[in-house]
Amino acid sequence: MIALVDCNNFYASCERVFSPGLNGKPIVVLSNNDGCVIARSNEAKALGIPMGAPVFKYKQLIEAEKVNVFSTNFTLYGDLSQRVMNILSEYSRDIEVYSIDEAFLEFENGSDLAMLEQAVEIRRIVQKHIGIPVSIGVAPTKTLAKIATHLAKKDPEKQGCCVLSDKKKIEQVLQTFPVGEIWGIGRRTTKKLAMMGVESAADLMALQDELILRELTVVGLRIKKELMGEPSVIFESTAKPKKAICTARSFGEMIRDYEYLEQAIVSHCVTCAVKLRKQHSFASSMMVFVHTNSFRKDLPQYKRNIVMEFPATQNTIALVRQAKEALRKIYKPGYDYKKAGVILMDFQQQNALQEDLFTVNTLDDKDNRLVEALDLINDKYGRNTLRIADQGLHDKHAMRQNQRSKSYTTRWDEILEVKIQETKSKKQEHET
DNA sequence: TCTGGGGTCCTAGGACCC
DNA sequence: TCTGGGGTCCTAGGACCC
Repeated sequence: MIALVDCNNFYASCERVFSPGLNGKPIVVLSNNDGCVIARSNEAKALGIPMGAPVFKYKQLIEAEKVNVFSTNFTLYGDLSQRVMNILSEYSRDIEVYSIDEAFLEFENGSDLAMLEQAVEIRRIVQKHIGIPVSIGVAPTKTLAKIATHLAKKDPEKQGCCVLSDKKKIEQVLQTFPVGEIWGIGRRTTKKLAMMGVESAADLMALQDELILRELTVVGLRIKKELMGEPSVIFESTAKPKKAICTARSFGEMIRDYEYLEQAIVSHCVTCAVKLRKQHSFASSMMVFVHTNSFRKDLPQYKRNIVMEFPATQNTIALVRQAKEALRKIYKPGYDYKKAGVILMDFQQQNALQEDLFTVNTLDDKDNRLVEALDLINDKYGRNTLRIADQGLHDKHAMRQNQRSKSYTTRWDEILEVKIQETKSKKQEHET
């Protein structure tokens, strides 16, 4: 059996861990640049704030209802996520961390009651030790576990846990389960299926295999099998190295200057290179892209990307050289740029590296040692402690993040700041 | 005025090989 | 007018996920 553990309203819940006064109050967490709503507490959902809503469109509602607003704090969420995953791995011999707030666990097959008790226990421990509420669904396949979790969350009687193992019970649930809520069926496919008269999961299962194959490809067929209790989406406990690594950001303010645009591109490239080395890969191509703000119909638009190819490397210096050349080729003066990014592609793993027959390695050992030292220093003292000069020092391309909470668990300087504040307010309390 | 970021998988069609 | 059969590899674009 497979259990899916899903953290409820994860980012909002993370913010609550360190501000318990916010329990029961509406919270939203914003995307980078404080642009869109990307997480909502139940109270915020109840107010009708949709997922992905541009925040300026809901400003009035947010103020009127005193919604607590946070900028993203991925350092905090990432750290809490790891703590949750650590606990989960104690309850299963195999765990697949599926996303920052979800994990699949291999579960001993037992009676429904035994499995439910196990789920309830996990939920209790995560709540107690980390302070994050989770929902847990247990079923024979991943897709069914997703549905079980869905039920666990929606049905208040279930108290956050739901076991879906009995064939009859599964059938009954699928009769009314909307096809668009199934894992892997998105907006487009839902629309397509609706035109074919398919509305529930059961409707989908009733379709002939050949028809599904033709209309929804093998992806659709896999979903049907999963719904029938036949595992078709494999369980992957070890994370595979990524096939592409991307770093891209919108700017807090639009950028016109080549210099600042270049600093942004170089910074993104440096970030990509760090991620690349973390997974022991070498990249042999890179896409660099820039574009203007497509929402501003009143301004002239420009959008371009370029792909560079080079002998496989993981060295920041070599990659930055490519990124700068790429930008030189696509930059056009006179536009207000809103977003820029770098994508590394075509990876080889360290142990299977192909040498290039015709290019002499232009990087000497010195450059490699330099990058090694760079990693060591930044690992120890925090990212960007030591940077490439081309990244610049001004962070002109920085994001807007006006309401970010402290990184309570990872940044010693911010932890200290919180402690000082606490002591101060206690002292004041004492004096009054 | 203000609109996120980072990934994966699949298919069709073109280009090429013998 | 007629013009084979059987493959592989690559890429762009679509759809999806969190």
